[in-house]
Amino acid sequence: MKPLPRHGDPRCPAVRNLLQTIGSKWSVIVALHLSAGPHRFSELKRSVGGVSQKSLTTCLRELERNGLVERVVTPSVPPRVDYALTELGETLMEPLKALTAWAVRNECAVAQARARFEEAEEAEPEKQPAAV
Amino acid sequence: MKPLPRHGDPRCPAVRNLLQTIGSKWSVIVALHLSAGPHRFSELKRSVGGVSQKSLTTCLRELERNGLVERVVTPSVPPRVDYALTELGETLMEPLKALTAWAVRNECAVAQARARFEEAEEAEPEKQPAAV
DNA sequence: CAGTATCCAACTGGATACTG
DNA sequence: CAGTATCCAGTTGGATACTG
Repeated sequence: MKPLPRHGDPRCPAVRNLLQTIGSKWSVIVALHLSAGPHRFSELKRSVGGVSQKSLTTCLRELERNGLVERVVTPSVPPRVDYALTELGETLMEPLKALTAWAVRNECAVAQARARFEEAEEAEPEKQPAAV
Repeated sequence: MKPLPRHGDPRCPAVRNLLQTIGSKWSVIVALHLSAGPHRFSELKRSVGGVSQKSLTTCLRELERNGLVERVVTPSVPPRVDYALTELGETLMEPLKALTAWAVRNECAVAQARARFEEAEEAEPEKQPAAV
C-alpha cells in the first residue's frame, strides 16, 4: 500500500521480527550471557536465574532459528549440549549492548520521568474534585 | 538478594524495563515515526497503520511514562494533541536505529538461517524413520 | 478529534510431570 | 543432563461502543 521501501521503514518485517525476538522476556539476557562464551543448558538456566526450562528452551530455539545462536551437541553419556553465539549473533551484540548501555546510563532519568508521571496522575482528580 | 550491581548485569531492571517498553508491539514503530517530528494522535494511527486506538494509546502512555515522549495539548475545539519525542527520547533513537539498521542489513542472513532451521526440522523424522 | 471502557481471543511464560 | 508434553494463569492486543 505505502511505497516505503526505504530501509528505514519502521514497518519493515525484518525490524518487527528482530524486535519480536529480542523483545521476549529472556532472549537478551541469554544472548548477553552467551556473549561471554558458550554455555551449557543447565549453566544458562542457573546463571540467568528465574527462567523455567520451557521458557529457556523456547528462547534458545528462537535464537537458533534466527541464526543468532548455535547448538552444539556432544553425543556423550550423559549428552552434553552447548550453546554459543554464531558470528551473526556476535554482530548483533554491538547494537544490543549500545541499547542496554543506554538503559543503564538513563536509568535515573527514566525513574524521574516515572515519578513525575505518577505525580501528575494523582494530581488529576478532575472528575472527583472533592471526596472523603 | 543477588549482589550484582555491575552495570553490565543483564538482569538489571533498567534493561528489563527498556526491553519491556520497546519490546511491545508498536512502541518502536511509533517512536521511529515521531523521530521525524511531532505527530497528532490520528496522524500516528493512520501512518503507523494497523494499530487499534487502544493499543496506540497504551503505547503512547507507556512511552510518555518513561519520559521518551511528550504529550502536548492545545485546548482548542476540537482539542488538538501532539506527541513528540523528548530529549531523552531523542537520545534513545541512536542506539535504536543502530538496532533496526542491523535488522535490515542482516535480513537475508536471518532468512537463510530460518530456511536452514526448518529444513533441519523436516529432515529429523528419527521417531518416524519410514513413512508414506 | 482524542480518547475511555468493556469484552474477548491469542499469546507468553511458569509449574509440573515425564522421557531418552 | 537436556529436554518434551501438558496444563494453566496472567498479559497483550484487537474490536467495538461510548464520551467530552
